Amino acid sequence: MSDKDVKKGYKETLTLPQTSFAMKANLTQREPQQRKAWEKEDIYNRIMAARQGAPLYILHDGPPYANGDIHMGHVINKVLKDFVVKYKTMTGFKTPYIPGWDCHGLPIEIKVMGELGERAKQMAKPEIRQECQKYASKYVKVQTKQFQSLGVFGDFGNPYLTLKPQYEQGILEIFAELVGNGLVYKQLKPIHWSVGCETALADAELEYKEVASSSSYVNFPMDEASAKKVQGMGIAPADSRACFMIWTTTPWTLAANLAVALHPALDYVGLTYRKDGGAKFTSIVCAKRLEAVIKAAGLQEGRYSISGPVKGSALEKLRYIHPYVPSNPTDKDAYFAINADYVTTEDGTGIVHIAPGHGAEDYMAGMQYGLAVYSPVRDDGTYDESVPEWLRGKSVLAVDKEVNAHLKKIGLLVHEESILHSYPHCWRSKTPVIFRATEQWFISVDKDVEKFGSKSLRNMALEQIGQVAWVPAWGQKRIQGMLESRPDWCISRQRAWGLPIPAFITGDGRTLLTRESVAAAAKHIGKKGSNSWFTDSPKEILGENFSLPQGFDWDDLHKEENIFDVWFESGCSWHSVIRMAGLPVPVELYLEGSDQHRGWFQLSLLPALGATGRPPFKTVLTHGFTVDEKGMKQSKSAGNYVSALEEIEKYGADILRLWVASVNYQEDMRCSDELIGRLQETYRKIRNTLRYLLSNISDFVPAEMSVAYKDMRVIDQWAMEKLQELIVQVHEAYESFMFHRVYGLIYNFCTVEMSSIYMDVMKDRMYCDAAASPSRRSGQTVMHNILDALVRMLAPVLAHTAEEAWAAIPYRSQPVDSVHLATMPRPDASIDPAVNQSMWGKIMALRDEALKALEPLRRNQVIGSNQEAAVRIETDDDELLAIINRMGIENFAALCIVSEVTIAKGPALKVAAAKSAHAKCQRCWNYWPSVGQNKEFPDLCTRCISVVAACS
RNA sequence: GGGCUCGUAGCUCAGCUGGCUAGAGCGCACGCCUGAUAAGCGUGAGGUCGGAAGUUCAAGCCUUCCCGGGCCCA
Repeated sequence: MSDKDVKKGYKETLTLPQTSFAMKANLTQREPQQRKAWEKEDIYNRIMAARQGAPLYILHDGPPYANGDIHMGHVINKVLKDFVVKYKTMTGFKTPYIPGWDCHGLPIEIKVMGELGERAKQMAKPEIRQECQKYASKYVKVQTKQFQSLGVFGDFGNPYLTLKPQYEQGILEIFAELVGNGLVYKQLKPIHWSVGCETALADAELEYKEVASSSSYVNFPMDEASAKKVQGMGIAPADSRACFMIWTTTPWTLAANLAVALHPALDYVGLTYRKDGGAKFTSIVCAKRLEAVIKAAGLQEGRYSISGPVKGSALEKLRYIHPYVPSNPTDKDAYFAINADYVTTEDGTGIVHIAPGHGAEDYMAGMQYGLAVYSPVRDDGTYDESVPEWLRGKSVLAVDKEVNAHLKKIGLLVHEESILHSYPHCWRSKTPVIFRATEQWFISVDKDVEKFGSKSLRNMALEQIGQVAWVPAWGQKRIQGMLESRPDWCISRQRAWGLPIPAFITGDGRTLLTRESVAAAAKHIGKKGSNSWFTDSPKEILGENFSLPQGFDWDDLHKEENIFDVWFESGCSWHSVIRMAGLPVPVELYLEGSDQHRGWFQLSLLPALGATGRPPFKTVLTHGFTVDEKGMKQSKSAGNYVSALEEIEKYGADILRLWVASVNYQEDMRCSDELIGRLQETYRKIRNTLRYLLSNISDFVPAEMSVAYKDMRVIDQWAMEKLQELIVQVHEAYESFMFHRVYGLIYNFCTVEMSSIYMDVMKDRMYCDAAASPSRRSGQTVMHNILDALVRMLAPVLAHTAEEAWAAIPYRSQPVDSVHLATMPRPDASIDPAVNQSMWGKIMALRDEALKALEPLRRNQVIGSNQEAAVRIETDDDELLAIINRMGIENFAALCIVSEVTIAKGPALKVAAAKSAHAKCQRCWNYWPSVGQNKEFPDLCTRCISVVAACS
């Protein structure tokens, strides 16, 4: 027998690892098969059935917009939700997850209109809506596939769609409550208007862009009587023309000017000068803006004089002549000075031009002084017939230059320049938005609701957000600020693709909108869908038996054309999806990106409070956004965009899931192909850990062969203790939604406790001890326990891999064939990791010292493997000495994987290593004194002799 | 410009209510093993805790200001 044959022969006597669990993951191949299997067995409904009667935990899905492929934001959101759902399922809850989509709205309508092109002009609303529905349905299908490709479990066969009649019915049911509680009103009011899309826009539909605007200083000459008065006050010389000087960045709104506003408590002065050497003017401006105005007007030192001051309150009601509108176009008083507290001295002249039809504050001030809400602008952004002829029909967005030129011509333009500032734009058409008064429907946030203790929605919201758990906690501050400052909610849109506001209008302009009428319409639309609003008669919609209120007549009812803001639709999902399914509201959890504090969270909160008096959620969890590897915002144009679909295809879902788990989602998440790619290495480490544990228990039958903790080898006890710690910590991390802790804990456990320590140390025992020996069974008990627990703790994150590993475990702790039906491991109460913690701390520190001492030997090629070394330790630490002796010096040697260790008392800690003086056992490769003592097996140690002898 | 928020080694994260020479894993460098092998093990080098000032016996942790991100708004 040659030496080689001998080696080979002994190898046959070892119990080497065995498993079918492949080292190579091949996720992109394997995962789709796994998902097919899940689909075939209908895993979602199996889980639901298995949890029948269990306590509910409802994570209510926020609907993504049914438009386009999914991106990394979707991935983060859906995967985080799936972590929660899978984890809660595994703690015994029944966790229905009904995915939803936001299907109505402008983005789809614009896209469809673009695709239809000219044809759209000949189409009726229901036909266009049909096309929109096709478009939305297509993307619901596309995104369903894409979400499922992430391994997300949910009722994807029955998602909620905001275009479904039943869902629409729910929206109207809530609307009926709000109407009944007196919160809904219609009013002529300035709102953000998209000229490009010809509709009102919500705040959430605006984008701010940097643009150049005209910055104009304009004199508004006073009428004769008022000029006399200011002369009398001593702020304007008698020989000058007295004016209010206003400043504006939107000269086009001057046509709708009805007043000028001054701050009542600020000082105003008269600035007297000759304009271009011509007529003498006195412009009234705020004293605090004087310097800036002089600079803007280009007045030389000594070429002007100043008189005054007087308080703004003294100038109230003084009248002026509009620069170019010859007579007041409204039926109310106009063209006089008013007082307003919101006038600031940050820019301008301290006198604000007021156009109640074109500004929110202007509107408020105008109401106070009885001004008309005058908005001479049509839907398409052109002036109507009421303005001077030279402006009629012109687009207000293109007219600023002309207005300035006209003002210059008539000598009232003091100065004009271009300034850069950010200005709201329509998110769809990208055109600048104008502020324009139109009739719109609103939900009042300040009106008291009798039914709920006479509190307004705003007050209820501010009060009740304190009862909600915000994760992270600052979410409460954030939404609070938004609630404090938000205006009434404009819920009407002038478009086709959405749910109609079910109001009826009579020929003489009266509105029929009551709790009962909306409820009746809700029933009809719930049956026939919102298209029926366009095709059916009022009688059909409200029903034969609907009794019209006094003064209304079936023949004189016309249907409202406006549709709902899509935010109102999605804001009712807690009712349309949860309550209508008979599930309890408030739900446990809403989980979305932090931008939804303004969006879905707030706009779900308000309808819920208005209808039920309670928030729709108990906990609100938010996540941040993905940024590039430098922390900058991602965009396709910047070239730092990461395609979610490409990443999934390239690495597989579990890598993406692991990436989501690895980052702290409460902050911005750096994301790039490289960063995601690195998770592959992490994944391999975890996978190989599972594989190694699996491979060592292939011959282990837990029920028959398990060793009790108290009878285990000390190192096995250490591993069991570490497992208990892990279980406790992972549990805490999951419970607080800290998935990156879960990741860190498990990964570190795999890397340090398992791979680098336990599994390495255990090779000798697992391979070389007799297969059925108590020592090997002790180790197998540990490995089985750890594997079984680890796989379950990993399942919410590595959904596919954990399932694969679960299937590979020969005897599982729980009789379920899917790990997602199992429950999370609980710590073993009979094992207290704290007892031995300090002991193990000392032992591991000493191990580090021993391993360090080996390095010089290795460097000098005295030894290769640890087993070739013998270590001598001296220590002055009696406790350490006692600990090592108690655990057994041979166990400590095994822990270091060296062949021999001696320890003795000395003056200080000293660790020395040398090549072992003994011969190498050809079977276990240890250098032990017993090698060579047996004549029959001169190349083996006694342990190996006994194993080999028993085998043959 | 305002509100909220973030900034600890190349990367991802720990650092509790302020208290020893700031930690871990990965990556990197240099070795080892070849009976987990497109695996495994060891050792080592990496941080003025975004910057500055302040409070304190003591600050990554508290205060102020500044710089740079992000979300939301104007």
